[in-house]
Amino acid sequence: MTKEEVIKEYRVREILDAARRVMARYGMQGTTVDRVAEEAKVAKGTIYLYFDTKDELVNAAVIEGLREMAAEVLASDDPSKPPLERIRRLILAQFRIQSSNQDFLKTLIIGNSLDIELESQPGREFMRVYAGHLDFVASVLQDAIDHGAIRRIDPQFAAFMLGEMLTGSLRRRLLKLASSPLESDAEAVVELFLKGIATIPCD
Amino acid sequence: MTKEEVIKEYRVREILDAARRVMARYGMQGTTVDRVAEEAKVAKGTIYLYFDTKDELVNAAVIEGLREMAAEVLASDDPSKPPLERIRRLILAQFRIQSSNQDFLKTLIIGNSLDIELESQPGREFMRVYAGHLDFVASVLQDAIDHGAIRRIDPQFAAFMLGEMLTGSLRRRLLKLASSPLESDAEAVVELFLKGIATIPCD
DNA sequence: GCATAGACTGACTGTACGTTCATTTGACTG
DNA sequence: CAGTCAAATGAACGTACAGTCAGTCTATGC
Repeated sequence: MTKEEVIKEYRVREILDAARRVMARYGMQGTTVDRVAEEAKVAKGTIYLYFDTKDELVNAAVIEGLREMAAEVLASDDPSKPPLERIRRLILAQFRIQSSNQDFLKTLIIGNSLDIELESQPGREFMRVYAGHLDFVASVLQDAIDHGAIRRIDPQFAAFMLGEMLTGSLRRRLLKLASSPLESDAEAVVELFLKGIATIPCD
Repeated sequence: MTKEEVIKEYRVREILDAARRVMARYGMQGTTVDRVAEEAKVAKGTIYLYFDTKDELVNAAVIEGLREMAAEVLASDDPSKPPLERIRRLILAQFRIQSSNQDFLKTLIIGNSLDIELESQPGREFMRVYAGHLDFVASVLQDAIDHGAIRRIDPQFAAFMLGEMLTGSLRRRLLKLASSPLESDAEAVVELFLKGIATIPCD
């Protein structure tokens, strides 16, 4: 690798890291080329020596971030462990990696889906609607617990996870990771969720 | 209610519906006041008679959309059914309601987290990283199936849902719906996921 | 049928921000 | 040390878009 290529790679890395820090701090909406340039301690023009457009820069920053995290998960795997232990470690590793990338992930997960600050009038209203819905689902679960129909589990936690599976099913369709109709996932989610929390999960 | 109030409510509803249609079609980024005005067949200025800022408009449109969906879920509930059946119906109802609001939800779930078109160079690259990761997790699950350690389940589906639970845990913290450290969720997810798919889920 | 209020309009303004490019810097060469 | 050239700079430009407001339209009351 020539000297120029080393410098180029160093600059690119520096700019991408800066972009990710800016995204974490200001959210997707608030990420401007000026801010990235300031954070990377280079002039605005310099960024355009390495990236054609702002979009290209932001996309590269996000994809590179995900790539690094995926690589870290892969590196944590030990195929020689017994299968269940391997899955357990896989989950724990992902948790660890996620939490050390919290700020970055935040912009992908909430920050920009709505560009809402949690501590603001609309943010609180949004959360009131959402929390109300979760409370309702949790109350149905609590009712089932009281009837001994499912095992004792934190109903708020379970309600939230159920919601994640439901929106996840839709997301999976939208990402074209599954082409069967949405309805056919319903039974699969029921099965996964219920067998996970039912008192008598054995057939 | 006076005549003026009726007209006002009608206008507000009309504008909010238009905003949601624009959001669905152009994504959060591409939602401009001009487009909403055109879609609602009113002048730009009219929108500012009912909403102080664009942010207020967008927030109202999103929150109203969520509110309507939450109300629909609530209306579908029948507390007289047995608990497990009630949960089952709850899940199915949410699936139904989600799919009839697909376009709207899309902007909240993916469209704008990254403002990426799925069918584009960066979109494909993004998906390649993500799909690669899912393939890896699925292969671990497949391995466990082959060893008879977990029950037969679509490994791609399970891998995706596991990922949803993991990012869900983070999202739950970020939304301030749980304050305990992220790590303490790890065991709960392991439990929910494994007991859901393990061959021998009974203690 | 005229007057008045206020709902509605859309051309206009200000600005934030992505992108460009003429100029400067500084590392390397002979 | 002078000459060369790519890398870097940041002022300037163009555009898209949120927000404004002077003017028009329409309904209601007299």
